[in-house]
Formats: sequence, C-alpha cells, structure tokens
Amino acid sequence: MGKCEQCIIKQFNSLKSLTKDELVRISSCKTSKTIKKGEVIFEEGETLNGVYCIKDGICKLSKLSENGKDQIVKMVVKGQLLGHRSLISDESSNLQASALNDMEVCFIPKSEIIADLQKNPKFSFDVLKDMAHDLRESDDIIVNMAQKSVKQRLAETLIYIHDSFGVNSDGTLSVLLSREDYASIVGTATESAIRVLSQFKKEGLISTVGKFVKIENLNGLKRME
Amino acid sequence: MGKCEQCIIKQFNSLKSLTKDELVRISSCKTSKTIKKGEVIFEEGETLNGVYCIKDGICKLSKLSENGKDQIVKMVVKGQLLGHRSLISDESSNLQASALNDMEVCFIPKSEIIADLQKNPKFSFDVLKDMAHDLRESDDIIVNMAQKSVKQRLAETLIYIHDSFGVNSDGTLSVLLSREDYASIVGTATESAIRVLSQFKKEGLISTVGKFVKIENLNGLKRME
DNA sequence: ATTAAAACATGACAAATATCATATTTAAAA
DNA sequence: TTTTAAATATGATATTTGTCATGTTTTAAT
Repeated sequence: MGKCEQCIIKQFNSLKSLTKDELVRISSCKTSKTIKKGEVIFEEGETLNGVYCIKDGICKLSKLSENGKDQIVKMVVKGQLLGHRSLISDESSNLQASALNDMEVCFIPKSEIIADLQKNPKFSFDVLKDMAHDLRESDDIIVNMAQKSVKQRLAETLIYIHDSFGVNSDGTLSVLLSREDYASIVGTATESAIRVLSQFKKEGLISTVGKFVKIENLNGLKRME
Repeated sequence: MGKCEQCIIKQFNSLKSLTKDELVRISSCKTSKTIKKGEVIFEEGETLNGVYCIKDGICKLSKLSENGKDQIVKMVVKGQLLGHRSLISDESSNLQASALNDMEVCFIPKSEIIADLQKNPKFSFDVLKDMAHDLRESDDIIVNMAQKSVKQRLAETLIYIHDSFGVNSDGTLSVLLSREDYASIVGTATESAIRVLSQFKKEGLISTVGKFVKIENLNGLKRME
C-alpha cells in the first residue's frame, strides 16, 4: 500500500501541513478503498469515524429535501478531503456522499485526524482556511439560488464544472452528469433542466458528444449571468 | 473600558477558549464602538483588519446579486463574532454587514486574532467547530432555496428568527425587520413577501403589533414545511 | 401642523417554472 | 438478439412568482 509521506495527492489538501512523523503515523493506520460509480460512501445521518482523502474520482454531496427531492450541495474531487466537517462538529453527517465515477480513496480514522487538529496549529489553520473558502462558496450559491433564473444557474453550473474540474481531450466536460444530476444541482425539475440544456444546444452554446457535454460558447453562457 | 477577561459575552463564542493572558493582551488593544441602526459595519469587498465581538444588537450579512438585489445570507447576533472568516481566508470580505438595530461591539485587531489562532490549538479548534456548524446551516439554506416555495421559506424564516433570536415580553419577535428585509432573506420580490405575510395574517398564523410580528400558530407555520 | 418620503398593500398581468402525459432514444438485462 | 427498464425529450397546462401600476398608511423632515 502507498505511503502518505510520498503521496502527491496530499499537496492539494490540508494534509500537506502535517509533519513527516504525523504522516508516517497516519500512513500506518489508513486503509485504501475502491468505490464504484453510483456507490454511496456515507449516508445522511450516518456517524463517520474518519475522513476520506480522495486519490481519484469525484463524488457528490447531497441532501434529501422534505419534498423528497435530492439537492446536490457540493462536488468533491480528487485531491480533496471528505467528511472532515462532520468529524469536527462531532455530529452525524448532514449530507450523503455518493460516487459520480469510480473512485480511489484513503480512509483515515477519526482519532488520528482529531489528534493532529488539536496538536498541529499549522494543520488546523489550514483546515480553517479551507472551510472559510467553502463558506464563501456557499454564500455565492445561496445568492444564486435566491436571485437567479434556472437558465442562469444552469449556465453557471456548466461554467463551474468546466473551470473547476476541467475537460477531456475532445473538449467535453470531464464530469459526466445525468440530466437529473444537473437538475439536482440547479434545484429544478428534471424536465426543466432537460429543456434548458436542449435550448442551449439549439442556440449553439453547448454540444453533446455521446452523453458528454461540450461548451461551445463560453462567453455566451457567461453573458447569461 | 471593560476588560475581556471579565466580559461575560465571550462565553457565547470561541474567545472563551483563550487563556487569561491572551485575553488580557487582547483587552489592551481592543476598541469599543457603538453602531447605529442601519449603519454599515463593513462593505462587500472591504479589507477587514480585525474581528468584531458583538456585545449587543444584531446585524445582517448580505451580498449584492448581479441583478442589483440584496440577498441576506446570515444574521449575526449578540455574543457572536463577525469578520473572522475573511480574516482567516485572508481575502477581502465577500459580504456587507449592516446593523439591524443599535449595536455595541468590540473591535479586535487582526494581528492579535491571527496570532492566537496559530498558537492556541484549543481556540482554533473552537473556531473550526463554529465554522463547521455554519457550513451545515448553509447547506440547509441552499436546500431550502432550491426546493421550497416562497411561502415555505418565509414560514421557516419566521420560525428561525423565533427560535434563534427570541421574543419580546409581548411575544413579538425580538428582531424587527422590514418587508424588504424579509424578501431579501427569502430571496423573493418585496411585493411577494408582503403578500405572503398578509396571507399568514389572514389565516391567523401570525399577527402584528405595530411593526412587530407575532407568531400565533407555530405548528401551523411548521406544517407548511 | 404640513409636507415629503418611505414603507406597506393590493390588483392586473406577464413570465418562469412545475407537473402530468406521452413519445423516443439509449442502456441494461434476460 | 430480444425484452425491459431507464434516461431523454417535448407538448399541454396549471401554478407560482415577478413586474408594473396605483393607492394607502406610516414615518420623517421642514
């Protein structure tokens, strides 16, 4: 099994602030897992006993609304940590995590992470910075949800995925989502998401290659904002 | 001027995790301020050089959407800290803070807070917990904005204010908001907020005493969710 | 007290979005 | 392959919400 000290993935998250000794200790008690597309990593309400460091793949964090619809709140990708929030607040998870494609993750037990958070101020300050950034992102999402139209939100979602998660060699968005997923991100009915995407296609703003979406006119989408 | 060591307000926020020495040091460089209702504490985009500890009063955190409408993202009340997020992420504020009633605050310079965050793990872990909780709250707001009707959101807002900020001796909500404020929280047009509140009144769910709102049927409002 | 300006209220209508029905296409399973 | 199920697509219609207009009430200023 790989060693945390040598793992390059940690460069992208707060684990980079741990000392070599701390990494060796964590490495000795972590476990690697493979998660298949569609599989649930943890359920809403589940008590987590560790965090996941994502070595490869992407997952969605969603919450079931009272009307029975799923709302995707965030997407977490290769290089990022998963589950640390619930660990810190010492509560059961308020979100469900499920894989959007095949994933490889390392699981680090709760006790190790918490110990380091309480002993290594550099590490905890790093996590703090990360969460401050997440809160900023949440503010933006709230404003968009509250003030913008479905069309605008969907356009921004496409741009966000493009900018944050990148594209394949043919220019299509590397993250493959169903229309239902798009609807769950934007907060609309699946039919509405389908209609808007069809419209974007007609207007030449996007095209599709198989199930993949390709942005053809980024500025056109941006101008919609 | 009051001394932080003896101030009871800090019991309600992360400052309680500071040592006596740290509190004495902070006390010596803090400044007290009075802020009048409606006054802006800091603007969107402003670089903060410290945090505010709210001794009395309540303020709103809002963000201007591209369509020119203000969205209230959060309300911060007596006992809580203000501005620490931007300080931590070392970016200019993404939100505007303005007083909803007369306030008394203590201003603590950035350098002091950052130093303590980096030296006192108990303090930083406490702030971390606080932010994890805020993120949870943000998730809920996102889901509500995305999935619920204006009527449901307004009902929940009233319940939230009731539960979080309490009531006056006559049972009216202690926080006094204009219809425009309610609209900015819910993310709707002012006219819509007015209409829904009128409807709630007709249905006996709420009543008004002057400009204050009183919840008459909490379960009725809750059942709307 | 009078005037001006906000805040609140309500009607009429338009626009956005949800819902229901029903095809069609695509993917999965037998 | 054939069958079945799931995902995508689109029309028709109902509901929700926004916008504009206008009136009333409340608050602030002269």
